[in-house]
Amino acid sequence: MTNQEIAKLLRNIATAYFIKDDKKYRFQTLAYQRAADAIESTSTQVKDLIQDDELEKLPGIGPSIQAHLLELIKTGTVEYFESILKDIPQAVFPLLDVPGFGPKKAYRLVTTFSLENPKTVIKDIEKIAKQGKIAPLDGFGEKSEQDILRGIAEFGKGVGKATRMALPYAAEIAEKLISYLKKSEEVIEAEPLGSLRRMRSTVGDIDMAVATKHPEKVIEHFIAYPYKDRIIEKGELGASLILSGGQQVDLLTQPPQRFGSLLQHFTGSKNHNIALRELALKKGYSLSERGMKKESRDGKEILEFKTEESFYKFLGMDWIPPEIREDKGEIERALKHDLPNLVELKDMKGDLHIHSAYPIEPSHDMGQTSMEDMLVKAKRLGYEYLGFSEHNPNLSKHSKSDIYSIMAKRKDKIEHISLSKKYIRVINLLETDILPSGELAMDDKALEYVDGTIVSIHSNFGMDMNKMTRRVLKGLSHPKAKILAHPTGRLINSRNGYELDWEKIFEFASANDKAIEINSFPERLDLPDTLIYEAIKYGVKFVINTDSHHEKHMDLMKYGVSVARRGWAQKHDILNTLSYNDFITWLNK
DNA sequence: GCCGTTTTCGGCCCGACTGTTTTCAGTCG
Repeated sequence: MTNQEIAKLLRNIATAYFIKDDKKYRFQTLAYQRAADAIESTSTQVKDLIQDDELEKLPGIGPSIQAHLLELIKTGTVEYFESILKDIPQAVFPLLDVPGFGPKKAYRLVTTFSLENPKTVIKDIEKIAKQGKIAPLDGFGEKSEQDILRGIAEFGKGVGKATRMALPYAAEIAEKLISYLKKSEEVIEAEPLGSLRRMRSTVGDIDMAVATKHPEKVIEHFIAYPYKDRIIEKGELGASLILSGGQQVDLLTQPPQRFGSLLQHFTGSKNHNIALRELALKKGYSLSERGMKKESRDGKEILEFKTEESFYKFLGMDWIPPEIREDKGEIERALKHDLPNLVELKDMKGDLHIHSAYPIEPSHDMGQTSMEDMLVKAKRLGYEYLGFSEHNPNLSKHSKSDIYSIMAKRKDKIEHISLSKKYIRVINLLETDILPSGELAMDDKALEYVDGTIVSIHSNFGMDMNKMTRRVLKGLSHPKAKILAHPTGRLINSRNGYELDWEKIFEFASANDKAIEINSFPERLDLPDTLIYEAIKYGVKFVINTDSHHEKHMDLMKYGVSVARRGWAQKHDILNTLSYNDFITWLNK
């Protein structure tokens, strides 16, 4: 059973408690949700955690849930869970993914209409609503029946909570929206919030914070946004839209003197905020997006925070970068004034994964921009060096001697260009396939024409974990293989990637001076942040690359940096923050 | 059900918004 599946089961238990009696079981509900969060966000499998006696150390897993999980891994089921779930029809759970449905509404409708099939329940509800059978029920009405139909329609189109978009697309949408918002004179400040501000790899809703003295005018301006599909809600302090592309955008406002609290509150993460509120409560303060309330005899006074810095300072801590606000120890470190100094975009001195348009007759897709133009762009980005790493020549279409000659010509070209472009250093790399056998697609003689090679998997993704791990380790053990590119092989929203034994990969990389890539491409963002966080414990070094196939892709570096920051990476963890000479020294190790 | 430099018992995060309601329940973030 995967962690994902276990987390889902725990969430179902929370839902079941909530349906049974949300007041009586309020804290059980909360506890099971927290346990689900904990399981979901750990990169080690529960089975392994049990083996190493580490399960109980996860925050939110206590003696009771630990015993249940033990039983689950051992026998495949948990008697206690079964007894709780037996009163809740299975058809309730798929509905929870539909916008507007929570546990209560789902349970009410499923039981009222005796729906039993989880596979058809959404369609069944849609049919019932269309027949007008929901509006007459107590607590429902015409409006809520229409809402249900719309929620189901949107779910079908992948709108709302069902899908999350890759970070760079969300950032683009937010940028446009911010420049629109700033056209209003009433907007004093506008910033993205939520997972977008924390730079998570995927973003659900796009949340926006605005500081203003006249929220009603800002909200009017916001809901007049020309690229909207419709308005979901509109209140005194905020509003929500669905854009024509299906993305949801939420606007939240506060007066400027409270902007710090607003930013902090809606940047989250939820767990970070819960931990902060518990901390504040001990000091006698209650937190909200408006500020802090102190309980006193004279009633309640609100403390206001114009900036996030002053907010965190008031609680006795340093300002925490949004990327690491996940309650993974950042609060304790901030209290001790001991936060890591995260890597920044300006630290980057080069990009090593560049596919130019050089006609190498590659095994995979070719770049679209000439080497010369890529170098001009690199200069503009302030880089000291650029590494060309086209895909290796296609094996099936060329003889060995063809390949040697292609590689020799390319080497001449790079040397020539290197001499003529004095403003930047050029590194001759290659992206070489690791074949299913673990052999590299290029033989030793072909690799003599490059200074080093990036290696990566582009075929046979379905291998089991042990075979795939052996394959990668064998490929990486070639002396010229220095960087493992897009290590999980995932493509966000389309492919899950293959499984690797990360402990073995990290140990090997750390011991043998091999770097792991953090790929900045929107659908990749790979290695993912949670694995970076683990890898750093092994002393693994990284390179942050863009995998550019066009000059414009080179701007994506900031997203790779944000992934690294979310994994708590500092400048010294990232090899392409090194000067050219130091980087070459590492490359030749 | 979890958790503890104020506690091994007694707490546990907070508010906005909507719809169907005459004071609240449900959903969301």
